[in-house]
Amino acid sequence: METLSKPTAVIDLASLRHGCAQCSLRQLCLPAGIGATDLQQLDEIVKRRRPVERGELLFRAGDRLGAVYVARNGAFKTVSTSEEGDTQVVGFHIAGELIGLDALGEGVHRCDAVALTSANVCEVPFEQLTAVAAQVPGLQQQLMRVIGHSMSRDQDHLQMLVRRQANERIALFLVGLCERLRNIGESATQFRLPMSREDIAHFLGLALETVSRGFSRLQDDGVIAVVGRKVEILDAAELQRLAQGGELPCPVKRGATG
Amino acid sequence: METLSKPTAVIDLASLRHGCAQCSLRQLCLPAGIGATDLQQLDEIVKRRRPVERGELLFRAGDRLGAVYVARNGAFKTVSTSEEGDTQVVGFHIAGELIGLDALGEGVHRCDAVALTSANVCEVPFEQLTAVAAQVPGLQQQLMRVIGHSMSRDQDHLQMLVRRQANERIALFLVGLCERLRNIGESATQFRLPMSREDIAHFLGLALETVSRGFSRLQDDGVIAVVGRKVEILDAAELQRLAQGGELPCPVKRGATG
DNA sequence: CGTAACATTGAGTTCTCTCAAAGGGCGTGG
DNA sequence: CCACGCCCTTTGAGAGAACTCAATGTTACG
Repeated sequence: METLSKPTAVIDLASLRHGCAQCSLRQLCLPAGIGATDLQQLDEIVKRRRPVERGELLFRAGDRLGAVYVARNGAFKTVSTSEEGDTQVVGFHIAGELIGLDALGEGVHRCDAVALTSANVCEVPFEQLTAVAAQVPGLQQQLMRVIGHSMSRDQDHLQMLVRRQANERIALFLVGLCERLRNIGESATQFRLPMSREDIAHFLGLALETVSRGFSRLQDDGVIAVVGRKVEILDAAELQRLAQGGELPCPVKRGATG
Repeated sequence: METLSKPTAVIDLASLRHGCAQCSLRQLCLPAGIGATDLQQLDEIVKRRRPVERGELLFRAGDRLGAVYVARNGAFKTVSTSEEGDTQVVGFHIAGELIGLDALGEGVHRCDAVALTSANVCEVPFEQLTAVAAQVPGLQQQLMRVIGHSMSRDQDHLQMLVRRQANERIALFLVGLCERLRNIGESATQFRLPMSREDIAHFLGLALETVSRGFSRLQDDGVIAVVGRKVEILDAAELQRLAQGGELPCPVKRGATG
């Protein structure tokens, strides 16, 4: 096929022309519940398809809030480093999720946003976003909802960390990730983790060895299959049960007396 | 003085007539940075001086978001109870602090708001607040800022819980509380805790006994003086140091060889 | 195919939790 | 004003979970 480059160009052109209205993520993103005419106002301020390389930073702690970002694909982490130097992963962000609301308070970012994979983002200048939101009640409402969801996610994160044991946190982490993958239409039973064990550890407030042991334990119990970052969920119901504090009474000897 | 009741009545009347413009908390609250004319619009929707008794709930988890509240005095806690029944104190709220933003996501509260002492609150119907905010850019901005601060506080809370040992969390808790007391012009060196050891434990993700031991240890080390809920800060610098991970190398025998 | 980063596994230690009981503060009622 | 009782708080002892340090195994990428 000599014309291979032609269709590709057409697709690119199409996707460039396509705005929020055609985006597969629109139900999860700012446009949700906004009429066609209003949507155009939003469309005009969104800078689409900025490519980001693995390891690249969207912003760092201390930067002024210029824009918020929506991951179109790929994955990000937001990381906060305390004065004493220990790092806390504040959140992971996959397609359709907003990044940058941490600066809402003082107008200055409190954490770094790092690409875990190569990725593409939409960039939404924040000043313009609030300006448009003031004129479009639907957007105003959706913006509040998105902010609220972000707060809810933080709350869930907190609940996941406090007074839960390591295996419980890890199960919760996996359950949460699966649900989000399902939301964006990706496989929730077989996937590749975009983040390292260390990232997970810093997210869950555990030592990385503890995370590794947790994965191994889940594998030994037949709940998941793990090879490095490749994960397969074998028993979602059991995983769910473990996430809610359920425990295997004792380590069952697999293949022994039964 | 026979006329004792008269001045009291005058004061009450005055404080009833006084709106946000005269409120001692206005710099911490929604009116911050809003002009006099715009302020009146906000003033008109705020229901002032609703008294609340100790133990009373402003709202419970599951309630629709009707209004947000600002504590005028007294103290509140917000508590989230998981399906498994264990409770997490999401936050403590003293004068000038907003309560109720937890419902921003789905429009339904995620936690109970309980008065820890008798208190007074301003009630701000949320629909009307956003409506006014859409017309008053200053208020819009301030609302965002307040929401952002709320998120920042949650972040700080998370940082306080993760990978920090018990004594560090307790020191951080005290440092944070002192700062907030200072903000509202109350003594930050001598005060009465509005919450029980159990509340603190549920806030810090510790067992209540561990909290009690932590207070005792701080007292033994001469950093604070504690009698029940009465606390006096004796060595603020040392408290600050402990909050940042500093440790007394070994338990010094006080009064011994020196 | 080699290398460097990442992940797993093991052993010993420390911190916090749990269970249990005794010691005050505070409000109520006499 | 004092005494009583309840609840909150403090303190002790033992157990368990996760951390740290250390070494080995594996994956992914050039």
